[in-house]
Amino acid sequence: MSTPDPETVDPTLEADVFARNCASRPVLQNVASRWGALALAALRDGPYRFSALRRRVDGISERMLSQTLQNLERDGMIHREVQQSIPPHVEYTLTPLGERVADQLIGLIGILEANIDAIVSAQHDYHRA
Amino acid sequence: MSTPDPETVDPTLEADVFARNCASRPVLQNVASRWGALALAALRDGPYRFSALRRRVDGISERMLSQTLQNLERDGMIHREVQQSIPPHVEYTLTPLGERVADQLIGLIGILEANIDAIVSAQHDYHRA
DNA sequence: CCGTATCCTTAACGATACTG
DNA sequence: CAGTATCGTTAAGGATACGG
Repeated sequence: MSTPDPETVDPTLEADVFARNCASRPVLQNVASRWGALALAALRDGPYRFSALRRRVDGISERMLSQTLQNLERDGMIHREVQQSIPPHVEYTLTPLGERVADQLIGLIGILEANIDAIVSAQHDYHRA
Repeated sequence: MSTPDPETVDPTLEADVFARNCASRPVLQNVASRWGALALAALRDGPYRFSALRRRVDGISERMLSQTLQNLERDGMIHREVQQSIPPHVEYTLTPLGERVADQLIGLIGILEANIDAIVSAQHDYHRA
């Protein structure tokens, strides 16, 4: 999920997510993934520490949060700032690019939440038919 | 991915994607998944037949396209219309809700494509550090 | 043409235990 | 506090072959 194999992407290609080898595809996977989308959306309302973010994104394991944050940092979506102290203090913030991406995700989430009743109805109808 | 286990979601909950058992979570997974996002975005420029959509979403297998379309139809994002004929003719269209969702995804994809060079640079820097 | 069924491989995930 | 390491399980995905 995280590391786009250099052998499988072509940096010389024009950016087109519909193309099999476009570098934007794995990035889309990271930001729109199960945990990536929620982490970015959560970070939209302020810096978060690791534990606080874990509480906010209900259900995520330590392992997945760590991995997700690394992927997003790697893609330039978030910034990780370490305060050297005991106990350690680490803050995660969105980059300007991350903010724009998060805004789209929040828009998407908002549409789904606003229409969840209709969606659940559709799911029911589908199963009956 | 497709069928949110009824035992694990709580329809009485206020819609909050950050909550573990919210019904909106599996829906977000479907629309933002690897193939779901691309299928929705592709369908934004017109109805597609199965084979044409498969060519557009480069690299998707028949199996995954079929599965993805079923999930999206089930969630009320797309409409499937069958023309009874030989050979069979099936058209997939976005529902009004699907259009709104697709627009957000297209916005997201646009941001990523426009910034792909910066992202790839960030990936390089991350690996060096 | 539009899928489904089967098989198999890989990747994602969760739980737990442990470290600086 | 903020993670990493390891292990086992589940889910996603691809290839192929076949059917309506």
